Amino acid sequence: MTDQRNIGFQDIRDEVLNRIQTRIWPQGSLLPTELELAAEFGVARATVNRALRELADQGIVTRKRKGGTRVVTTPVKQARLPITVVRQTIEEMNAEYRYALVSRTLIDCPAWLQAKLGLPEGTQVLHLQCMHHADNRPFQFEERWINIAAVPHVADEDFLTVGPNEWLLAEVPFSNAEIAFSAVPATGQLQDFLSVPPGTPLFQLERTTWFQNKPVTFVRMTFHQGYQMRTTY
Amino acid sequence: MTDQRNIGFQDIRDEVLNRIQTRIWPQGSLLPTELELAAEFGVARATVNRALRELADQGIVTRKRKGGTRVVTTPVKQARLPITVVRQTIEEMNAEYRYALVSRTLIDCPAWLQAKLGLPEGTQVLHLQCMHHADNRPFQFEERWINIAAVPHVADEDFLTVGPNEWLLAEVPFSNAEIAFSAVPATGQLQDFLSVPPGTPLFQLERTTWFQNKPVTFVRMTFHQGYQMRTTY
DNA sequence: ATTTCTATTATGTTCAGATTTATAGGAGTA
DNA sequence: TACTCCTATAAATCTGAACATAATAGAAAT
Repeated sequence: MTDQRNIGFQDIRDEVLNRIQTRIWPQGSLLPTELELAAEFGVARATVNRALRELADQGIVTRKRKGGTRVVTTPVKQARLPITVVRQTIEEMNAEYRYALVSRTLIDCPAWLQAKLGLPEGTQVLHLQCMHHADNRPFQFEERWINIAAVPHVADEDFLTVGPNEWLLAEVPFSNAEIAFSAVPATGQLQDFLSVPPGTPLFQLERTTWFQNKPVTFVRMTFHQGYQMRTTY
Repeated sequence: MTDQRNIGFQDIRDEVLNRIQTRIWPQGSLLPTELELAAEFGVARATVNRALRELADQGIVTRKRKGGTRVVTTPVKQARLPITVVRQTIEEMNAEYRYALVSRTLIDCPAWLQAKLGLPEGTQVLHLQCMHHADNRPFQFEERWINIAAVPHVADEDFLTVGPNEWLLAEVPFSNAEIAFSAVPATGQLQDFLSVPPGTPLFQLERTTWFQNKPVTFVRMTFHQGYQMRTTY
């Protein structure tokens, strides 16, 4: 008995990727058909299909019925950046997490937010401001507006001990969101809460969240000076 | 004949997602086995497998051999942000793209870069600075270091008409990268090239690229004032 | 020359059956 | 109690087949 394992779809995926990287199959070229590859590697067509589909998901190749499988000419790789709750981010740094509610008010939806979320006039929203600390140093200032209609019993929650991010994640999980990253100057409250001189460049993340096509919340998260968001692809 | 199509893996994926969203299967709970679901929907087990695998890829459920399929407790959704070349970004805005080389010098690898990329001492790198304009307004300042050893004939390229980003994408496609986003103050050259007052908060993207585990390039891209990077998930 | 039909082709999806692999949980042991 | 060893289980994967679907090329008709 040899310990030679049978080749699987991952081996085929890797080998095909290798041939693309080494220009055996250059950009824009047509790959052999699934049937041909299945014959070459000695596997079923379904196995080749699985391998090529993964490469297609990664944007390495494009596939068309009848047209065959083609190496893309201009690879548009996608960076996948995991969006976690602040507490988790901080705890992964082996730092102590501390949360503090700054303000909590029930207000009429401001016009800009009404437009942004497409809410009817006169909608009530819960406006929250909170701070997240790591080892007693300011980490993130969070300003959030929640559509009461979308999450009725949010009005009963005081948010004194649990942050709105985590609360909403438990209440309305698996929602859709739109995110925008930018650099903003420290002004007004930001200077105070993040303990930085006015005008300091800060990394900011804005996110609008929907649950089943209904707007739930808009949040603006501003990070401490020098924060970097990292990912690989 | 009715026009009732057979149900496919997408229908099952959607139905399972729906049951998760409506808390029929709450967070942390164990889903029925593939065999049970296959029986319920009247399909083959492979079809259920395909549906559940997609949900697992999206981070909605976790799957373990023997352990079964479980709804995740803290959904860590991944934002997929497509990294394109600047020219494409600008052209998609229906703006006119213009590129200009600022400087191009062959230097000994500075110590900080040597450490960052894990290069041997005395390695030669090509140092480039360039500007990308949109409708004749500064859009992005790009500072880049390229490991000559990894891309030998980069030394023959003058980069007068084509940007290093696009050149490298054509030369070394399908590479791996590590990305970091941050907010930085406009200092030195940045003020001049991006036409902003000193200290202006600017959005910056740093990226280290490897090709088959060999470091290829490190780039620092600083965007014009007010730039937002957007995505959905 | 142009349109319309038709056969071909390669991928897309599904199926039923089978084997492999990781592992949760229990039984046995130190 | 804590540890190791077992075993049933559920997912992970592969197979070889079938049919579906979209895109294309070429033939036929206009």
